[in-house]
Amino acid sequence: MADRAGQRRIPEATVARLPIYSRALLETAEAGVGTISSERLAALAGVNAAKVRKDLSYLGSYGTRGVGYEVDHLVHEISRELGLTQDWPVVIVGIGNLGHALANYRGFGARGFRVAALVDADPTKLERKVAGLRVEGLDALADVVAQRDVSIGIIATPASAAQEVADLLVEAGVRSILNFAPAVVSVPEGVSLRKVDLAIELQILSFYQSHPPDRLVDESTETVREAQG
Amino acid sequence: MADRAGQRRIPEATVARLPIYSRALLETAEAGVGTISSERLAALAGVNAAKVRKDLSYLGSYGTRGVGYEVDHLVHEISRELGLTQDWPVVIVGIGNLGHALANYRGFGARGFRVAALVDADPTKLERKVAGLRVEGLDALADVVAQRDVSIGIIATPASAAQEVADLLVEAGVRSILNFAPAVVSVPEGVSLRKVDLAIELQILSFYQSHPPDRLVDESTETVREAQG
DNA sequence: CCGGGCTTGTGCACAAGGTCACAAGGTTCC
DNA sequence: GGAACCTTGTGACCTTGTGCACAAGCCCGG
Ligand SMILES: NC(=O)c1ccc[n+]([C@@H]2O[C@H](COP(=O)([O-])OP(=O)(O)OC[C@H]3O[C@@H](n4cnc5c(N)ncnc54)[C@H](O)[C@@H]3O)[C@@H](O)[C@H]2O)c1
Ligand SMILES: NC(=O)c1ccc[n+]([C@@H]2O[C@H](COP(=O)([O-])OP(=O)(O)OC[C@H]3O[C@@H](n4cnc5c(N)ncnc54)[C@H](O)[C@@H]3O)[C@@H](O)[C@H]2O)c1
Repeated sequence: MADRAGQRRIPEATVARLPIYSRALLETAEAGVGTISSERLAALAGVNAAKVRKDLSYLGSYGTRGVGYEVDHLVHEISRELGLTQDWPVVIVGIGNLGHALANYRGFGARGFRVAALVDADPTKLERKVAGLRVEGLDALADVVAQRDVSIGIIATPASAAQEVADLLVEAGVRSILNFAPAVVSVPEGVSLRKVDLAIELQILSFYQSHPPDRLVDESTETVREAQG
Repeated sequence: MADRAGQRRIPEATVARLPIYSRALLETAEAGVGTISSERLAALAGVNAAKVRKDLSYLGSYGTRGVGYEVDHLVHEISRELGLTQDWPVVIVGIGNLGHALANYRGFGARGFRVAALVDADPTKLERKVAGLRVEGLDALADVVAQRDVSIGIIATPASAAQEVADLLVEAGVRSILNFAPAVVSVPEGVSLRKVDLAIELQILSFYQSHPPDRLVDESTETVREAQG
């Protein structure tokens, strides 16, 4: 259906796994390994080998039958597909507990996500320098985003301010938002929004701890090791 | 198939949404509203109304046709289903940047998740008190888990230590783990594992920013507002 | 040059999840 | 008492995702 673009459309589930493959491949490359099979990569990524092959097939045919995938090449192709060949300046809004930790997080720059600005509404924080950056006022958000070409906004404010901050980010031109506040935020079409919600994760864990999987129905011995998906 | 338990099996996707409903309902209750329709709840949760009804139907029939759902009752039923009627003591392993932020996070206790212990491998950190708790050594993990009845473990160590820490947690008796380290961790059957991975989220955002949805194929006017799912 | 042995790429069948539409069932108002 | 109105609960259908199994394809040894 309408694949007139010639390019296959990459499924969401695949997109979510590409970064995992990428990380595993980078580690493999560092170990000096030149080639990797789907089975090995699947083990490293904690998924099924067929899934790996199908996922990678969306990028084109970069594997060699009987041999596997060339690690360096694959890393490059995945990076290109994920858009990691360019820099993505990030603004963090809300420099409290969490904002501080994020600002100081070293792993940020590793994949081209550079913290370009820190913004907070509290005037008493404007003096501070955090992780080498000056904290700026909320009113400076629009200018900062425009001037430093910020493309991703991270919301680390209290939940009550999340929607307002999201609106400001969108208005300023940010097209991707990552929300850490425990609030439902909505954005206009064309803007991507993802959330990280600690409370939800814990409550899901609580559910499964309260509802042990029914092992009485089928005493199968299949080793269903839960792995990160 | 094998619903001999009499209880319907709650789909994973539904479980992941229950905490969102719960939060929305608590806010609604605070506002003094006694009854809520699936449509209103759907709007608050950022989902489809039919989905809300189907999700809630798994808990039993707690709605009244023509009226809606009684807010207090629903809050109670969801809490019960999620297992939030009891306390879940949590241990945080790795008291660095992120571990500090988590330890100081006030929103923790709100739903019965109490930080019961802080553990780190670095001997120089053992002296410190963080958020009113003394940081304890990795060798104390097993005792701490047993004595304080810890049921959930949070991994906030570097990626290289994640699997090792997970193994220790499992060995100590923890059956639910939340992993913040960017590493694939695997656990035995019967242990729940969830992950929160900042780098992956950013890379997914990067992908969608690099691949604008193909608006040329179908210039439909449907308002597909991306909301948090 | 050919055959054996691997590993990829993918068709297919199935499972899970989402959306629509509507009958069932309750309430309210006259 | 009854009819109009509203909202739930759910069956049917569609989309997306998963896993199996196997043919196609490539390398290497002889
Ligand atoms: N601390 C954690 O470990 C943690 C974990 C998970 C989720 N969260 C969530 O992350 C968010 C931040 O948590 P925190 O512990 O850092 O809170 P915090 O109170 O320490 O920090 C919030 C910061 O946001 C600023 N702020 C408030 N309103 C603002 C606005 N309108 N615009 C810009 N800045 C504004 C405040 O001045 C403050 O500096 C919260 O929503 C919290 O629920 C925190
Ligand atoms: N800082 C952030 O904002 C942030 C954001 C997302 C993800 N993360 C991830 O969270 C993890 C922690 O990040 P951080 O910034 O706090 O790092 P950090 O280096 O500040 O802290 C790591 C802590 O773990 C301790 N540690 C090391 N090995 C250990 C072991 N085997 N057992 C117990 N403790 C051990 C260290 O002593 C240190 O205190 C990392 O994996 C990081 O990638 C951090």
